[in-house]
Amino acid sequence: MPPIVRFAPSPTGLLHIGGVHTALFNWLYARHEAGEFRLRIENTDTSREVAEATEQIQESLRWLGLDWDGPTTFQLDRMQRCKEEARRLVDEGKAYEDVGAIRIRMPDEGSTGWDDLIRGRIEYPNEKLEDLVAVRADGRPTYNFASPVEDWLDGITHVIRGEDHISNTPKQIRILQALGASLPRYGHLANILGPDGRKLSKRHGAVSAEEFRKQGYYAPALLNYLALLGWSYDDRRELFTREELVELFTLERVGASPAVFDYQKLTHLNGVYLRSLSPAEYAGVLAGYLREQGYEWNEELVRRAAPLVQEKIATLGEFPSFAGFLFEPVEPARELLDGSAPLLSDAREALGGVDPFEAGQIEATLRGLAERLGLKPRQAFQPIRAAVTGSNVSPGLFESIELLGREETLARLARAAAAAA
RNA sequence: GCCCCCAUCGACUAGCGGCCCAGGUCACGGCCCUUUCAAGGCCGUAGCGCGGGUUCGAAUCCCGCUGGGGGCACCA
Repeated sequence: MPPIVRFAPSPTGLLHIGGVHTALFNWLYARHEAGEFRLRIENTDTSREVAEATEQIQESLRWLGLDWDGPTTFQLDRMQRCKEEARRLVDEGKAYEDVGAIRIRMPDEGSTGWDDLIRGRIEYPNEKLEDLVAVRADGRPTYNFASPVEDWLDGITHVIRGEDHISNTPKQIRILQALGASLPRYGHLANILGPDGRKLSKRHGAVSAEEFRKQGYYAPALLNYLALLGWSYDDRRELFTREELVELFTLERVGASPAVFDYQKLTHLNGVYLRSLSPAEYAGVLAGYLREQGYEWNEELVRRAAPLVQEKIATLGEFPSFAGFLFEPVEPARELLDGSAPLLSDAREALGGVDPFEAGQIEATLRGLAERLGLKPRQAFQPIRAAVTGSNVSPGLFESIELLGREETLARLARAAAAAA
């Protein structure tokens, strides 16, 4: 029987990367086993609900390609059913009323245990289990009651979630048993930590899927990186397409120890992905990203600039600062130009006669100029680079000049020569 | 305080008793290439938390300790 799993975030804000990780592992498991992956919004606590959150969560999942089966469901929609079930437990003597709330009786001897999908046997002493509130005095079911009831109603077969739910599991098992429901299997994933060993949070850097997207991370790379946090295929392979992940993923190879999120490794992997794209694909991805982030730059020029940066930037977000000089005026720092007024004037003059105005000719001309002036390539090109791109770090100089065009290049050289004088 | 979980290079991990004086990747250091920055190539530094067992043999199994994390709500 194919498994049915679910991802059940609460709509309290943007989708946290830890949530993405949990969603990914559920999704991979479902797809690998040809089962179903459901999305359920746990909005029982209306006071903490953020209006936009549900749509943002779904948008993030769509961006990452984590498609879910069936409609998105809402915990709140099942309040009535939850109350009826709680009522039933009272009638059966398995629960009782307490100051207006309904509490479920928990055993106080022995232990409750389960064979965790990724941790093996876990036993929890029953004396630590309190009679938990299933329905509040105001009539709303609690999370710990609604969640297992919904798992039951939805026929969830495998509950794969974060390790912070380990201590909830025995309670939920007891509830399900009281209800007469069959139990799902449980698997608890390790948390994702920040570099300081604490829970990954805002002060460590980007934490929501939306932020990673904004910074120019490529969804397939982010997914690949996240898969490597707690899962591995063997002792050397680290690059996997979505399809390969689906094919190779097994819970058997998921580890139980917490992992520190390494932004540098993610960035490196992102670069590997971006560089592996064909020039046309890359140009499309880059143009799409800039459009989405609100840049209104000439798309034709963006596409022509794409090959100049593909090898050089690891995230799409670096493009504006790295190649923005093609679209906006530059203001080179004085010290980058110091003492190079004659050189810049000579360069301007030499480039004025280049025809056709393309990289090969431009390079030959500037190298010839450097040689005439007795300058090493670096000595000659850095000031020119600064004058034209506004920085001492840029895409290839000759290609950049070609894209900028003769008129703008000469204007920038003239302006910089004046500033350097 | 009590309960639960976890423990291999700085980081992610491979290792499920001999193939390991521990392998891969990121980061870091050096060299090469080079118009900057990257990318790439080559080389290198670096690890089984500690103590007891079990075994002919332990990174691998067991126990304890230590350390880290999570949980103990009419929050999710």
